[in-house]
Amino acid sequence: MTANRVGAPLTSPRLGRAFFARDPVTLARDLLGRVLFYRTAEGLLAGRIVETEAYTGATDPASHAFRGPTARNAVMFGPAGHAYVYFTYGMHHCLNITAERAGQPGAVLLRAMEPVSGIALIRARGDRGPEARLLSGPGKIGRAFGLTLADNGRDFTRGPLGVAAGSPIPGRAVAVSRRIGISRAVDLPYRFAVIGSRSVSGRGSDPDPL
DNA sequence: CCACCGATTGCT
DNA sequence: GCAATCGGTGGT
Repeated sequence: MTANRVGAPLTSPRLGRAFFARDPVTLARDLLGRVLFYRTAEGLLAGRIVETEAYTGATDPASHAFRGPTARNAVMFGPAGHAYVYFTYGMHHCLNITAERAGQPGAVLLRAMEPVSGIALIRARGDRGPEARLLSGPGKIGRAFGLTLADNGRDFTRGPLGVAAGSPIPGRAVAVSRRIGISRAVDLPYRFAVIGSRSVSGRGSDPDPL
């Protein structure tokens, strides 16, 4: 059974600092079902989060923050609830939400969403395929939302980029699996996805269980 | 200064 | 199965 999009994306309250200031694994799971929104000059973009990955920072060899602070990962060492945007493979911008508190690195990679608002704009930007697949991967989210390194450091608790409460996903509807595309700490169960969603990354079916 | 490589995607 | 494409990072 496929989870349907929320009825009114931005009617639920915007999530504040306390929601984000937790450990990345807890945050990653709790972000499922929440609604990411971005008010741009070209229109409102919004998506229901259906797939996330936790990166626990200093204790996680796969985290960009593992080897200590650098110019690129500085945001991860700051307060929770900020955008950590990184550029990879020479062409993709990926979006994370920082976790923990200042001085303690940690973040959640937003891997996939079900489109809620701004579908025409997303298609105008060149995305093809069925609606459910428009945001089915971290690189697709970056392109569809028009994210660049200029968005790095944005505060999710105020301004055009934010997360609305939406509807949390019950534990029985969450699939836990290994993270995708990494070469270190490959066995950690830090990937979370909404079971049955056609918008998760990859071929669109449920992720392989551990 | 230079070489390597990646939290990906889409085409062959 | 693999090319595209480039900034960050770390070593020389």
